[in-house]
This record gives sequence, C-alpha cells and structure tokens, in this order.
Amino acid sequence: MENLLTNDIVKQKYANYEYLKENKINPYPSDIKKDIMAEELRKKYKSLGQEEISEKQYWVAGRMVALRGHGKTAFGHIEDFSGKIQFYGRKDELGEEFFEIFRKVDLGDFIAVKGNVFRTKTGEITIRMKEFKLVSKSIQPMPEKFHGVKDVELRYRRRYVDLIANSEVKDIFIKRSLIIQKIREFMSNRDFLEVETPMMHTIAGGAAARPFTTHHNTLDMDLYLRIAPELYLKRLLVGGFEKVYEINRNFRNEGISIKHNPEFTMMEVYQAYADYNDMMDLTEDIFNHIAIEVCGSEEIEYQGEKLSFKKPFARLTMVESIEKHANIKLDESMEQEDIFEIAKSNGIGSAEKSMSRGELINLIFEEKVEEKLIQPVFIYKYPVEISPLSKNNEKEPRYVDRFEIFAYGREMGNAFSELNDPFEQEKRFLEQISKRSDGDEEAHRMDKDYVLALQYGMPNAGGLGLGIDRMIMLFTDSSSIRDVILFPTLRPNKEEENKS
RNA sequence: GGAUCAUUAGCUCAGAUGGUAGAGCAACUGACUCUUAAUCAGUGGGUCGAAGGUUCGAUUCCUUCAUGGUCUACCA
Repeated sequence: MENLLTNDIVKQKYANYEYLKENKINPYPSDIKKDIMAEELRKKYKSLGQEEISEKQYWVAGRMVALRGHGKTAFGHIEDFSGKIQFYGRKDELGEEFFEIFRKVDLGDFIAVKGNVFRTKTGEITIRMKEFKLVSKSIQPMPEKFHGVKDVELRYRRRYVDLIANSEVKDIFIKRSLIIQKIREFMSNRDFLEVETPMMHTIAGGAAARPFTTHHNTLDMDLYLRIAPELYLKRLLVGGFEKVYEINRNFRNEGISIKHNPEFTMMEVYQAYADYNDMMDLTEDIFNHIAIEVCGSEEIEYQGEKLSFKKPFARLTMVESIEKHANIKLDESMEQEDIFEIAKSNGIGSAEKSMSRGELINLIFEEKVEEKLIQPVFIYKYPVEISPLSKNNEKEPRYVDRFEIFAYGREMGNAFSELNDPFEQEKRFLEQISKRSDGDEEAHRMDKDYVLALQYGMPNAGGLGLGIDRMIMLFTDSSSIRDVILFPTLRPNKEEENKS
C-alpha cells in the first residue's frame, strides 16, 4: 500500500479515507441505491418555478466532479452516466458535524445525495442536500477539469481516466454501441440469423493475413486465433442455414496503424441463393440505414470531408476506376508483360516481373486509385489471382464476381459470390500453397475439411465482410481506430510495471 | 522495420545560445450563506522519460534506450 502513495495529493486523500473510517463512515459500502438519474431528474423538473421546491426527495448518486465552498454553504456537481446534477448544502440545515465529515470528501469521490429539488437564482435545477452517503472513496488525483486529459498515451492506457475527464469519449462509445445494435436490428429484420463460430482455429483461413498462435495444453496442440470466420460460416450454408451473420473479433498479427488494430471487429454475412450483386445492395442499405439512424442524415462529415451515403453509390470495375482516377487505360487484349510495363512506366517500383496479370492490375489500383476513392464507391470485377475464395465470372473467368466498398480512401468491406465448386476450390488452395512455399506468409492455407464440406454441396451464395471499427470511425468522425476501440493494443509500460 | 516529432508538478502547458525551473487548474491553510472554469489571501509540490558521454557545471548539447504520436513499409 505505502508504495502506492506516490504523491502529496494521494497521501492527502488517503488521510481523508483513514479519517472517515475512524469516524465509522464506511468508504466502500455495499448498500447504496439511487432513485433517479441526473438527466431524468432535470427533465422531470424542467418547468419548476424560481421559488418552488419539490415535495419529494430523491437520492442521486455519481462522481463528485466539482465543489464550490462558500463558508457556510456549498455547491457541487455530481456526474452520473446520464449527465451532471448540481447539489447545494447549507450548514444551518445540515449541522456542524455533517459539515466536518463532508470536508473529508474529495473531488472524484462517488457520493450519494438526498434532498428536495429546487431552482437556483441562476436557473439551474439543484438538489437541496438533506443527507449524503459516501459511495466510494477515490484517492487518485482527478485530471484537470477544464482541459481534460490530452496525453494520448494516458488516454489509451487508462481509458477510465479518459472517460472521467473527456465526456465526448463516452459519447463515441455510446454511439459505437448504438451502431452495432442498429446493424443487428437491421439484419434481424431481414431474417438473418446471428451465429457464433470458433475464434480458435486449427487452420487460420478465410483471409490473407498472419495469425496469432496459441497453445492448448490438454490437447497439446497449437491453435490460431482466427483471422476470419468465413470458412466456418460457409460450412453452415452446407449444413442448411441460408442467411447467417456474425459480428465478432478477428485477430491479425500485423502492423498497427491509424486504421489497424491487432484485434478488430468484423461482420460477415452469408446468404444462400444470392450473389455479389445482392451483397452490394445489402451493403448500400446498411450504410444508408446507419447514416440516417445514427447521424440523422444521408450526408455526414468525416475529417472535414462531406460524404454522401445516398443510394445508389457509384459502381466501377477495377479497370474502369484505374482509367478514371489514374488516367491509365487497360484493356482485355493486354497480357501480363504489357501491364507490367505500364506499371513500371507509371512509377510503381514495387511491380515485379514474377507477378501475375491480376496481381499487377490490383497493384496499380492500390497504388494509384484507392486513396482517391473519397465518396462511397463499389469497386468490382476483381482479378481471380487475388481472390481464392470467390467465384469466377461466367463470361470472363480471369475475373471473379467480387467487390470492395471504399470510402475516404479506405477499404470498408469486401464481398463476393462464394466459390462453391469443390474442385476449383481445391485448385485455388493449391495455388495459394505454392505461393506460401515461395515465401508469401500471408497466402491462404489449405483447408481440406472445407473442401470436403463443399463436396457435400453448398448452394450458390453471396458473402460480405464489413470492418465494423472503420465504419464506426466514419460515423463518429474519428481519425484513428484507437479512438473507437476502448482498450487498443499498446505495449506495456515497463516503468509502471516495475512500480507495482 | 525505416523516418520524424514528443516526453518538464496529479492534469493542461510555458521556459533557458549550458549556471539544477514557472503559470493555470487540482491539493493544503484561512475568509466568504445562490455558486457554476466561483472569488480573495497565503502554503506546499519536480531525479525536467531512463542510462551513459562532453563540460567546472547538463533538464538544455551528443549517443543509446523506453514509451507514445504522425508518416512510411507490412497489412488483398
């Protein structure tokens, strides 16, 4: 305990804690109840007149965030989850002894206050304190009340302090919850069933990414944290489910950035007897619906840029988007060598001779186009080489029936007509495996059981994956994914660890 | 992984071409019976991120390290 008393403020508050205990005030009681939330109370008495006082008394409770003493009276504010409420206490009503005890209550303590409701001269609805109880003693210093906490490291590491000090942070996470709730409601209304599939996989499949590894002791085997639920969800289509979705965490052992966190939330949707066009409509509907429901408008502002989620969103093939945004014309007569030369002559240094035609087209797209896709847009007709789980286009088998949706230059989602031909699927896996043996750590792994599942038959289906965190960034105007994840991944602070 | 910037009191921030540091809020003492970033008077609080080096002297200059931000790479 002693080593936690690191500074004078903590020592001082700890002394108050001891004083209260000695005076038979339990600093951490179990029996505190409250009658009403601050916001609700203010709403209820919003028409209360200047000299009026309520007959009824209420217990309100929350963190004491302000205290203004005036000799024989005091004003303060209690903050609960709904907002703040002012309280007012007078020595002539409460007595000497009460005031003596109340002096040992510190800013930051959770308290409960009981009293009638009245309106002050300045018009604020206020509780006139008749009784108070200590709810929970706080011995850590509170952050600065006016500027809040700005140190981002402190904000992410001790999110609770961030939440205490910066009310807009709380609002973002309330909005996050609302967005996810609205998505579930939307899916449910369309008869999609929410399911849960394993987070621990023996084969990390369904995406191109490096996985995290863990180990099961009793079975003595390595497991991977999933990089995508895709292959399990499609097994459900084999089993007879027709409309399923899952909203849950994926884990990818890769770089951290403003738009990447090692664990992130993804929604995947699968619908039998549908294709990628149906997924496009669904995606459009979801974004449009969330914009209206959560932001109250089809037009939102993100990082100073106006984004319109009015239907329909623009739709461009990958090749068209390259012509439109990079002014590079590709046509079907061009083969791998031609496209390689075009990439090189357009300054794409990472283009390599060993890349396939489709990989080169995709590279040009990523280098020259992606960042320019500010307004929501569907890019479709993806090269088959980079899409091992998608179905070939029937007319042009070099491409697959796949799209990605972009907004603000970022990939927000990915969807395709699901490849359900077990022979073609096995061939695609084998191609991926040869890429792995050539050193591509992100290439897909062979999943024999998945091929076996397809041999039982899977109806034609459309599948969609949406990056929920990135979507929430858009609708909360957050510049970093860390601002929409309560506890983003950080390195442990060694000094802090040594102290404890 | 690379580049770059940052790290000063509990919090938000100043500061010195190198002579061991200030403000506001918070804390403490006192005054004050309608305040709300309350006010007024006073007090305490710092290994200037860590370790080395240069120097008579380093928080300041140099090197390394730690943590974080941004960009970049990786990330379909």
